[in-house]
Amino acid sequence: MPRPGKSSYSEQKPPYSYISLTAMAIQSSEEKMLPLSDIYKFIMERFPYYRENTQRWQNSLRHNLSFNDCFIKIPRRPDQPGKGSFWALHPACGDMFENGSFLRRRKRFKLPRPTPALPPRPPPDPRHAHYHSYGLHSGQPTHSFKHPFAIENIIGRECRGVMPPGSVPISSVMSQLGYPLPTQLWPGMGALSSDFPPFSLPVKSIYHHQPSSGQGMPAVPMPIKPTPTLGTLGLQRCQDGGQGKTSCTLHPSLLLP
DNA sequence: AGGTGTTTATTTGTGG
DNA sequence: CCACAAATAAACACCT
Repeated sequence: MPRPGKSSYSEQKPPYSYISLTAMAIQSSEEKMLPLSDIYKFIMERFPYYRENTQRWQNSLRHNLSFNDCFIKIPRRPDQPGKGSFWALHPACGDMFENGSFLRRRKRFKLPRPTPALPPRPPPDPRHAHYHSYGLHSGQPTHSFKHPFAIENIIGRECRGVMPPGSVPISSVMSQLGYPLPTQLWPGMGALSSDFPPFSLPVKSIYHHQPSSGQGMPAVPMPIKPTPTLGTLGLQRCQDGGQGKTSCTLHPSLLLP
């Protein structure tokens, strides 16, 4: 029984910040990661104070998970069904509370700044005057050419093919890459209809172009690895019908509704 | 609708 | 007193 005028032990707020409570929960787990609901559970089991006003402190805790770089989200694998992601501690945050105070950290853990934005590049010229190929890492122009589709021998190599299910014509990829769709006949093609005939693009050509987000198109994530993969460009590999060439199509996840 | 996650804004607390 | 960390509130998006 709590004495009058004095709160009982269980009513007292534990001297731990939400960050330290969360870190304790995560570190107590076998896999060093927990879903949100288990973090709640850990705290409520151990600290009776947090069995009340759950709406309030759980909102604060979620704020902390998102706001603090020391917490990272780990997606569930298909064999780990359940709600939400797993939360873990960023490996680089070390012992956040080495000063012994779980109430206040010495310094906020901040992730290094993301790579600086690449220098702006000129928009593609709708009159097909000059087009540039941009280095993936330098962001600097590497080649220039006259025709918007005259990229690394694309013209003459493109082929008509049967589009695999869920894929889109390379014309979509081209607009994704920041190139305008042709408004006139171009070599090797027949008359253009409003329904642009599907064709494909050699993989190698895609690698040499910096993607951009066009009007109404989702931004293509910039590749961060030295060797970009199709996936990082939002592309997927496909075979051209009958041609046997390896080509790409825009990944279905990037399709507009 | 409810759980999860992100973000912004404001207030409160702590340490130097 | 000041800077900064933490707590709180709240709006909102997304997903199941």
